[in-house]
Amino acid sequence: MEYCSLQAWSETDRSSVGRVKDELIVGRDAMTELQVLLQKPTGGERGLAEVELTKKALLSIDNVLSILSSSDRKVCDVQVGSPSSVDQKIEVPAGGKKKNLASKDRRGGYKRRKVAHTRTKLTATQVDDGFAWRKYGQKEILNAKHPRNYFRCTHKHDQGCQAIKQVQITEDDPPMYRTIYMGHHTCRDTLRAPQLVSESDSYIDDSSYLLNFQSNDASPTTRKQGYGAFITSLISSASVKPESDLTAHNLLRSEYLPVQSPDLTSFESSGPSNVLAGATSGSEYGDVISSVYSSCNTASSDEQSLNMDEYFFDGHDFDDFQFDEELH
DNA sequence: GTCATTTGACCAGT
DNA sequence: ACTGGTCAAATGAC
Repeated sequence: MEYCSLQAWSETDRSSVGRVKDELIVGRDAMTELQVLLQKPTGGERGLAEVELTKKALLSIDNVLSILSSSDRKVCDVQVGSPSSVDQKIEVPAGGKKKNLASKDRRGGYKRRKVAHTRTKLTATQVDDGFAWRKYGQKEILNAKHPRNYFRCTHKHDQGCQAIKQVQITEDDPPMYRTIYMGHHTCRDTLRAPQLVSESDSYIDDSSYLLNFQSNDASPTTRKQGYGAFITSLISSASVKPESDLTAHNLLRSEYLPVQSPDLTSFESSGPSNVLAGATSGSEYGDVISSVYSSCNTASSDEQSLNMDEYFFDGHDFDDFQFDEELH
């Protein structure tokens, strides 16, 4: 049974934090440039520069997520040793069959994963999200009518994909399915186009970077609206169905960006509330990156959490988002 | 035979 | 001590 020294993990973590910092510096600089650019009059080569800077910032975010995902994977791959209590255990179940747990059964010999990147959604039906899932457990939950079902990515073993999800019926009439996604798909399925969910699906609860664009017309100008409206503008510039729920991460990936620059001019002049929203959107995103960077920079211990969900939106009173509680 | 699901057990975290 | 997340043998479906 393999054990891993704490010292080794600390070194790994430090290395990851350093790379995360580097990437965030790049992203922050790009967004700072973008912010300056947005304050200039439109025209000329501004449009192309906007796209390039946006791509640059997004690439850095992608890289950060990638680093963090691989860090998660390393930790999760370490299944710490089996306890001595099961070493010689032999059980005789009711059926009479003898169950030898002495050498094969290593149930429970695992390290519970630190949850990062949780996204929750409520749907009327069990949605096919396009990924291959394999059920690995079911649990009766206290004070809940229905059991919770546990799924992992089918490619956990062949590709080391660490994505998991939990599905539970939370209401009976009408039945509502609460699905909590944890971790990112690192399997090849990740490369497929994101599934556009049916319009009949109601996203009541979003978290992390899962966005609901349907309520983007809120009247007061808020930070939330600035960010959401900015993204909506990008969507309308790209050929992506605007009502669809997409992750901001996916949305902002370069493949969804338009070949032509998003028309921020028309976006900014589309209404009083959007003027401010458009004007602040660039710096908004830059602030987020700066926030992550400064958090990394002030990390005082190796246990510093790098939960990007928290960093991205924690403290932002977004009406469109409902964030997950930290899972225990 | 292969792969997915079911289910009881184990144990980490609180 | 209790809850809930994960494991893996048993079982089922194809």
